[in-house]
Amino acid sequence: MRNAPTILHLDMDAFFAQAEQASKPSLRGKAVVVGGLGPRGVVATASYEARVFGVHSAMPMAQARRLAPNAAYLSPRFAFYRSISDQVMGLLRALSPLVEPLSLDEAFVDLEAGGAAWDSESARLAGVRLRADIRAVTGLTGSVGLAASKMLAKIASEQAKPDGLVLIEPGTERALLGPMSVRTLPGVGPATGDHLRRAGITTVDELAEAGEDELVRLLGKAHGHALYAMALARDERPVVAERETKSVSVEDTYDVDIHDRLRVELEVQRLADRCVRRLRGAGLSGRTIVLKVRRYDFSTLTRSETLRGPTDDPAVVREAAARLLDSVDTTGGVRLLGVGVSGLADFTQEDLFAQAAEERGEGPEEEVPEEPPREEAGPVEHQWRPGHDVRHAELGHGWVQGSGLGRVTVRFETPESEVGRVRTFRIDDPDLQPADPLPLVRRRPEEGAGGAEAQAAGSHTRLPTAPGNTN
DNA sequence: TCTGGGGTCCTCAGGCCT
DNA sequence: TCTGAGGCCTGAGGACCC
Repeated sequence: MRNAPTILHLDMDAFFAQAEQASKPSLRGKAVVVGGLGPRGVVATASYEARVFGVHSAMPMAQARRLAPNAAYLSPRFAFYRSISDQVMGLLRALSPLVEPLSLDEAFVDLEAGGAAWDSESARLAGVRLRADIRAVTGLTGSVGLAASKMLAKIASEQAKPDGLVLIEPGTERALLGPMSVRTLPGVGPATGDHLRRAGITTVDELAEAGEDELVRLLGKAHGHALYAMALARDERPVVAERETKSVSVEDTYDVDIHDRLRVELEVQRLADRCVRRLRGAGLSGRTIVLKVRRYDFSTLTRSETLRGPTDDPAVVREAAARLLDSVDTTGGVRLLGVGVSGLADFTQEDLFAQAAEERGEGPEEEVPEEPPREEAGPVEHQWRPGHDVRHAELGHGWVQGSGLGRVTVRFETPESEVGRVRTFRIDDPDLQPADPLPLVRRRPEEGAGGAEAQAAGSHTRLPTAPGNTN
């Protein structure tokens, strides 16, 4: 482990909820819950105001509604969050070429590799500046952890939340970690935590005292060795900028269990097509096709089949998925179906066949069908998802507060306006149209014209933008 | 109360090959 | 020809993370 706290972990505070509050003045200081709004949705992010009621991420939405009935419930706007994330990642990449994004709202940065810091003082300064830059560019707050390893930097940012900075001085790690719960360590979830508790181990100190052999006996080789090292605050994992994708998958949970076998088969075909679209979008192909089925009782099973070569042909993936489905009993009903592809390559067996076929004058391989609308000529309400932006011909920019019974309720406000007024319209009102999100921070005059779209698209950073974040 | 979606990594068992 | 060990691959399931 290095001996200066030059690994930085950034974690945006309650990211989705904070982004919604920044874009909707009427929600600032209020309980906001972002997640799936269907009968089987779960919470993606709860604002700190909502957490006071006991709402937290991964909680079933129905339970959240009981705990915080007056909170605002919004469906996520991933494109909007991604545009903000691109701006933040751009700021990180200006500090160092070694940036490892973990998700839209989290990343590690190796400050030493970028020459941005070499000791505690310079690291702290870099962290303070970064937080200020994030606020200036996005209007949002993030918490920063600084330490000599990834594990400790992440623990530090957790302690810094919300809107803070914590630096762990080298030499103080073991004393800090010792009394903490084993659940603090990465890789210790509910199951491992329980397992350890039954063995009388609840703190990091007890983990270290148990010894490596005992941990390997309890948890297996890989996990045992890794956990023992972490208990001693040893973590040599480097910050890795480029990660290869190992698998691509899509899955759907249905509002109501599907019992009809024919419908199950159709859904699997649809998912196979969607999966192939994603696969092709990433320029990949794969050898192993995986079918996932979650049954009415939440039991989950997977079936997989490895082909002789990698494919991105929708017909091949559909057929393999259909074969796998043949071996699964779905009579009790299924709540979730998924199709995935692993064993990835950046070329396909069919490439070679297609090349040969082309030389023989045969046709190209099958195109992936476009995704058909989920509901045939679905009701117009589906356009008006809570939280999403709209524009009214006369009243301007607003967002959907709710819809139903042929009506949609809109609050007219923008990130920089006062709290706006609420109006209700018929769902088919021609003056009302879906709109793109507005930027959270207005461009400064010296940056020229462009404004909203440019910033929403992620180009509004004072520092060089990362490649590929301009749309 | 009733549990999303997209991933990664690990373990274990069985088959095949040397 | 039989047997055992070890390596590798495949398939299934589980834990974990955000």
